[in-house]
Amino acid sequence: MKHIAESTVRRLSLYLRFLEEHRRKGLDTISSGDLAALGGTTSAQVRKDLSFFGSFGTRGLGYSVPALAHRIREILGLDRGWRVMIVGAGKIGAALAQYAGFRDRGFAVVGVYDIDPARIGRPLDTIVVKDQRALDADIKALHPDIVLIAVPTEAAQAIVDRVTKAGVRGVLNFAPTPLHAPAGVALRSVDMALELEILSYALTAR
Amino acid sequence: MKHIAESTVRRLSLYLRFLEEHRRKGLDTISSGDLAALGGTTSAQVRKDLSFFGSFGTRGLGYSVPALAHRIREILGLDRGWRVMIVGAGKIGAALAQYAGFRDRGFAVVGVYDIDPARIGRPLDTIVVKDQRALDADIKALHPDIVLIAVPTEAAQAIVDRVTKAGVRGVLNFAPTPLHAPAGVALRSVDMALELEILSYALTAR
DNA sequence: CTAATCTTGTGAAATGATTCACAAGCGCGA
DNA sequence: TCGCGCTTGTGAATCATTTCACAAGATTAG
Repeated sequence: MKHIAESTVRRLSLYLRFLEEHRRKGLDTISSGDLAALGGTTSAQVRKDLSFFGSFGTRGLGYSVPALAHRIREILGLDRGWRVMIVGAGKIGAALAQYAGFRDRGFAVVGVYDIDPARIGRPLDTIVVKDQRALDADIKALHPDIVLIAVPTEAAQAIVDRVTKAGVRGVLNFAPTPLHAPAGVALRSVDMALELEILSYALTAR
Repeated sequence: MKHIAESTVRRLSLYLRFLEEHRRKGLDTISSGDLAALGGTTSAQVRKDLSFFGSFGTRGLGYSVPALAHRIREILGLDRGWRVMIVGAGKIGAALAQYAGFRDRGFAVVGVYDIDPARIGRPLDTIVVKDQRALDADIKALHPDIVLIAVPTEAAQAIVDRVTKAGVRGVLNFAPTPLHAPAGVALRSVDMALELEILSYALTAR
């Protein structure tokens, strides 16, 4: 398949949420214009995004809400469960482990790890923090699809190296630094301080 | 000034971190190629990014680390302190309130608010959670520059409406839904579930 | 059945971002 | 002072994304 822009994937994710919300309201069809209004984009953008994957709409009518939702779930790979491990059980790691938004969307937390003895054994929601020394063996045993990195900046790259060596192919980094992963590994970063700095620019610029 | 792409601002933020790290190592100059290698981009990209704001380098030599860092801080508006309020003291709000990464980069948390009586009065790091009913008055009194939204999805838009009406011009949303703000307000979202879904796509696609 | 009305799907055009490629400036050593 | 080597700054070219514009398919009302 042709390469799809990240911006398109991001929007598909949003469309899916709008479709679920729409369905909850009992509505059965939706037009590209409706989706565009919800997502702050244009109807042409919505149709173009969808057109990369086929044509699911009915001219004159719009899209079937359940059918389109199902198809987007398929495209994004959300029609299967994903297994997630969290490394680092500090403030952010603990918050992530207990964040219902992940579970709700099909991401199951199968392990939380830390090196600090004070944190090991602590229960977080339904899961207990384990010793980070068990990480490699647990990756082999539980084969998580994605690892969330919530350790201090200095330790982050080492964790990426370690988990990718153990076979993990997806990494989501919360440490405020760019990390590097071998080819074939999908790595993304959520950098909250960076987002604040972009806001700072927006409030300053002119 | 001409409009600057968000991708450029994001990279400037990264360059600044690399410069600070470089300075800690005692190095006094750095070339666009060095910065590019650290940030996973190209030297031409670095020079183009900087060129939007003037020319700070010395041909044949590179950039003065302290001078460039100072200039980028100026560009991003980090040469002044920013006052931040957090609305929502659940798992995520509490983690944000205690996140040292903000403080370190010049963002001071001046208030944390919640509606749940069980949370009000709870100390988080150096600050105590206050009753959300005090929010409007406190905005008037403490004039925060930026509000972080860490409330449940359903409540998020109402908070945006409320704080922008009270005069706040910067909002960083952590609820997993797009929010809308009046013109003149800078609003960004950090959507962790969305990032996981983009990873899901990357691990699925083809 | 026909006409009027919607809305999709998609090439083509426009806009935006990145990469290329190179002239020109500067430091350093001889 | 001169020449060499290095690195910047920047138009031009390329590549990517968004927007435009419209033919064509589908529904509904009469």
